[in-house]
Amino acid sequence: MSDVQMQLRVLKRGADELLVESEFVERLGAPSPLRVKAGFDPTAPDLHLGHTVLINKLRHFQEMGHHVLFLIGDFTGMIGDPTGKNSTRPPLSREQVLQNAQTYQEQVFKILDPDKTEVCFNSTWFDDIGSAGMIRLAGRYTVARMLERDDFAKRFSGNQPIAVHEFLYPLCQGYDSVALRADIELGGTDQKFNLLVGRELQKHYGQRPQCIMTMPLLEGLDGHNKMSKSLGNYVGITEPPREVFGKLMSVSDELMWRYFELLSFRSEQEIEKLRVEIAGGANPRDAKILLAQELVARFHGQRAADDALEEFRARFQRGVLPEDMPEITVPAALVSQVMKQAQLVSSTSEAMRLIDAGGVRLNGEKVSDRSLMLEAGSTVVLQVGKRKFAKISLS
RNA sequence: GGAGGGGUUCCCGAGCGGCCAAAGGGAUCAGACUGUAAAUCUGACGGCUCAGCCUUCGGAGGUUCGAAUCCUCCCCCCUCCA
Repeated sequence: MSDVQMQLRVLKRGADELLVESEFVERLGAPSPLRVKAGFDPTAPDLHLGHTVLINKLRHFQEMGHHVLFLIGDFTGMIGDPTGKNSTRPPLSREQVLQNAQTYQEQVFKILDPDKTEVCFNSTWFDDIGSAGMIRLAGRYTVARMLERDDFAKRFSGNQPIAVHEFLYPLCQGYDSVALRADIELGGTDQKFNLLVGRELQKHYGQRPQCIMTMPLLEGLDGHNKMSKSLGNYVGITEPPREVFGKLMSVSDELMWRYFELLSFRSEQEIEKLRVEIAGGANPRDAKILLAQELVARFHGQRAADDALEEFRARFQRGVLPEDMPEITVPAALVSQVMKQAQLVSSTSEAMRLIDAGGVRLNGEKVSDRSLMLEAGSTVVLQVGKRKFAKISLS
């Protein structure tokens, strides 16, 4: 296999779409490294595994020797990507943007090679463009073409409002490609339209149009909706190792393969081998452990990964209580109130319901009496459900 | 500018004077079964000093023994016409 073919194969793994492949192959064959662009919001730099699908892909590019342009959309962030929600974002201050950018880098460089990454801000060119410049930019594209965008089309035909400024977002994002002279831009599948606008604008500005690669949106832990913080079905990359491990172990077998494909750095051959083993009767749980370990190690190091596995085995396979449960001291009171004090539940009503449902254990014994009083002076271990524990000293 | 429709508990959505802490579904949580998987089944799902009490149905007033349900004003969203 030629070098270009090999690169292509690795780079295309997991990708939803690559346009235009022939152009891309041509560029791969050129001696200079590709300028690989990816844009990010300047808000909430709290990354979860869903975001890392794209970042992993950027890493693949780096491994092939290409140059990554990590673009922070501090200017476009003021517009807000049209998502159908009509809330206009409050503009971020300069300090906030820089702060967020900093946090981004800390997280992203667990995956990317800082030496092959160039961090850019699109305010660099947009701050000086002026109203006239913006209008000129707007003149490069037509309303009809804008309306090709899926969600614009839907809203337009469904008589839903589209604010004029929403048209500016794709234009600005496209212009970023011009400013950066991107060879290829990566984005989620929902970004396809915006990425294509970049191609058009580059042509207008006499550049060779960028190729585009879209990455699928990662399903969240529920296996249906896309992973997002607001849906609560995410795994944050800064979460504690055991938490990450536990969440990944609770994923369905089907979803596990999806995660292998999009999140693991194991080769396609290795993954295929696992599939064959499981088809032959091996326990899918063990493959899941490999995945969970790999990801914990990526964000927290190998030691944390080993520790998380050991903890998992002890707790769920041998029924041992966790070692590092939160320890707190609260005044002696009814169990339900102690549970609330210890933040094991959000209300005493909930505590009582859980007691009735048999989901509460005191020193390993099921609690069945709502009005059980915990006496001062003792130390007890309270467990709520399978995962929540606390060691409590009564004062 | 004119006409009309609508805002209900996390989400969708019923209710249209008392039987409403408010149907049904989804999500979630707990229990059973398991591989902390899925599927399935069971239960819970506003708060509290918990067999009782308190606060909720866009906001503020009002009518009534009693209001999510009726009236007035206000705020917000949507549709159609211009």
